[in-house]
Amino acid sequence: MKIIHLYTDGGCRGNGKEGENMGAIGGVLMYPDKNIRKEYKRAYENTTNNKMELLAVIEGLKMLKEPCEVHIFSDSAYVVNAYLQNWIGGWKNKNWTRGKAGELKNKELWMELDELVNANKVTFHKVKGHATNPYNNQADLLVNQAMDEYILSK
Amino acid sequence: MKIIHLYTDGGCRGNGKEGENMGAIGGVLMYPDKNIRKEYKRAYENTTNNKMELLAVIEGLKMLKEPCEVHIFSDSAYVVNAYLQNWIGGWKNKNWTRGKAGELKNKELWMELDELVNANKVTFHKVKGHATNPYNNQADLLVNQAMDEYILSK
RNA sequence: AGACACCAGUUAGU
DNA sequence: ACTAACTGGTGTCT
Repeated sequence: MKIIHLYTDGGCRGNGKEGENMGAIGGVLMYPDKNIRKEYKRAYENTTNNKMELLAVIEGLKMLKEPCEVHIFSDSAYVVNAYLQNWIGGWKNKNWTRGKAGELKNKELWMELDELVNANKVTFHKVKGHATNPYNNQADLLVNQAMDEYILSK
Repeated sequence: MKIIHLYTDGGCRGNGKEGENMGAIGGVLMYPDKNIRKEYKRAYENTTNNKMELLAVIEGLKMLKEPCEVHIFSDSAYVVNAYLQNWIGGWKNKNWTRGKAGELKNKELWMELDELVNANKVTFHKVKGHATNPYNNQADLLVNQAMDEYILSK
């Protein structure tokens, strides 16, 4: 099983401003054994910070062509704690709901992520926001590049 | 009979934390016919959220100098349903008790409120928690002001 | 079991 | 200062 390191980030300018915002995802895929490194980025309209953090992981995992052992590095507690604190298990037990607490936001994205996680051997790692880690830093750069390019293309 | 609109709110930081909490009430009294508006706020120690919601109404009604037709707007089901669903009638029939269900909490406050309600012509209105209504919003602000000021005065 | 509040905390995004 | 999202709890009633 190939070992993969995946560094992701998401951002959203104007988060919470309905209809007047834009976001982007960025990621760095590393094959630490070999000397290969792939990057990706994409911009979105009418989104949120958390959607972007989620999608950044989803799109990274979708790039894999076979089941891998993946180590994911994200600064989003929203994404990471879903697995480290097993929020996802609770939601599944309640049929993708938060039960009494109400609906689960971004349900479709969570379901898509969970399929990808189950198709691989995934370990999540929480990193600090403006990390010292150069790859998370690179993911952050990709996010801002994508947003800047998106603005220019309009 | 004068017509009054009364918007109330109550809050309690650390609700449920015995001995380590503080609360406050806030209210806006409107005389919709004239152009008069009175506000009040007060902080308390060692209280609960529901005591504050109750006291907010009590203190508002106590400001009236003559019997009035009062419309009360509160987000507290605890307070509003006591009248809209006539819980209060049941408690009075059981001598200010919940009968088999046990004691009635905040009994003294309920008795005080009921006297004030009977001394006026009161209609209760339930509003949503983080309402769009500017007067309920103002009541909420007064609550937080009172708590902030109380902290500073210590 | 339901309802409405009141909080406490965490991490991001602006 | 705001919003996005999640976890945990008490205060009270029916």
